[in-house]
Amino acid sequence: MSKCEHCIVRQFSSLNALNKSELIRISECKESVIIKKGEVIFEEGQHLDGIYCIRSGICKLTKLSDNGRQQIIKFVKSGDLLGQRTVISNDTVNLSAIAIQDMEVCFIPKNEIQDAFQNNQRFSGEVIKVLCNDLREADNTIVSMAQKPVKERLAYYLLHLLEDFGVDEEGFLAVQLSREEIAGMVGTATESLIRMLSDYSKKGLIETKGKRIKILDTMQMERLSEGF
Amino acid sequence: MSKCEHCIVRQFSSLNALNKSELIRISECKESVIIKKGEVIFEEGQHLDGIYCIRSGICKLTKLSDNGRQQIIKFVKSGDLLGQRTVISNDTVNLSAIAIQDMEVCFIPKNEIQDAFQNNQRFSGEVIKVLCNDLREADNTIVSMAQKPVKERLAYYLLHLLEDFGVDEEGFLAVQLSREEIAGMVGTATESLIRMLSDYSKKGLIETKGKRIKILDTMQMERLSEGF
DNA sequence: CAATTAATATGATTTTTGTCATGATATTTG
DNA sequence: CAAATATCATGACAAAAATCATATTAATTG
Repeated sequence: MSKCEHCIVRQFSSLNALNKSELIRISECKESVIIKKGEVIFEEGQHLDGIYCIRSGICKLTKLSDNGRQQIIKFVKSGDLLGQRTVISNDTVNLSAIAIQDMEVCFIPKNEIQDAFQNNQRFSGEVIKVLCNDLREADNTIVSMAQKPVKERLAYYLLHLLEDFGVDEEGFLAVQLSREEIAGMVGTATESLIRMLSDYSKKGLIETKGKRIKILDTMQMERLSEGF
Repeated sequence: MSKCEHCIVRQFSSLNALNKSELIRISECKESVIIKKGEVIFEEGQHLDGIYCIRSGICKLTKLSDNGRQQIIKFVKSGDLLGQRTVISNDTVNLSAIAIQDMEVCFIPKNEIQDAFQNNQRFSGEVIKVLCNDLREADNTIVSMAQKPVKERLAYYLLHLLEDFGVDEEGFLAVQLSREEIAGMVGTATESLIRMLSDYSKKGLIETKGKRIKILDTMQMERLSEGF
């Protein structure tokens, strides 16, 4: 089993703030897990007895709304920790985590994380920074959802995907989502979403190839996302 | 000047986790301020060199959207701290804070809070708990905004006001907002909001008297807020 | 207290978005 | 590989919500 001390991914997460002995401890009790695309890591309402450190792959954090649609709140990718809020506030999980690509994750037991959080100021500081960031982002998302029309939100979130995940060799977004998932991210009906993608295509703003999407005119998309 | 050690409001905030000597320190450098209804405490983008402890009154946390409307993200009331995220993550302010009632607040300089946050685990724990709570709430709000129709959101947020602020002697919500503010909370146009309030009135769910709103049928409102 | 301004209310209309129906492509699976 | 299933796409329509216009009422101020 690979060791946390030598894990490259660790460098990008809050775990980088841990010292050698803490890392070794965690390394010894952590559990590497492979998660296939589409598999559920945890579900809202559940108890969590640890957090996940993402080595590779991407998952979506979703929440089911009353109308039965799955809203995507956030994506979590390699270098991120998953389940921090739940473990720190000793609460049940508020969001479901579902892999949208095959993933390699390490499960770290709750008490290890809580110990480190209590005893290592640098670590807790890093975790708090991430939480604060999430909170700021969430507040911004609320405004988008409440005030922007769907068309603007679509542009906004496509640009976000571009920024977060980049593009592949051919220039398509490096993350592939179904139309339904994009709709769940933007907060609209799947049919409406499809129509808008077609519309963007016709206007030459994007190009689609199956599930893959290429943003052709970033400038114009930015203007669109701000309501012009 | 009143002392933090004897402040009743403190008991309800994270500051309760401070020990006597810390409280005395803060008491000596804090600054009591009176803020009139409508006055701005701080604005998005600004730097904050401290946090506010709310002794009395209520303020709204808002963010301006591209279309020029003010979205209300959250209310802050007596016993709450204001500006925690900003000071802890050493960031600029993301939301504006505007009094919706006359307020008494105490300003506590940044370095005092940061010191306490560094040195007192109980205090930092409390603050983190609040942040985690805010984050969970924000995620729930995102789903509401993205997925619920305006009518449901209105019911949902009226019930929230009821829960957070209670009612006056006559049974009206103890917090008075303009129609425009309610619209900004629900995330809709003022005219639409007014129409829906009229509609609820006609159906006997609420009663309005100027700005004051009384919820007559809580059960029905709850059902409404869940889409029935 | 009258005059001005701001807030509330309602109607008419347009735009946006959702829903239902149906067909075309993909993808999966026996 | 063919049948079954899921996903994507588009049209037609309905519902929701925004916008514009215009009263009406309430609040502010000279």
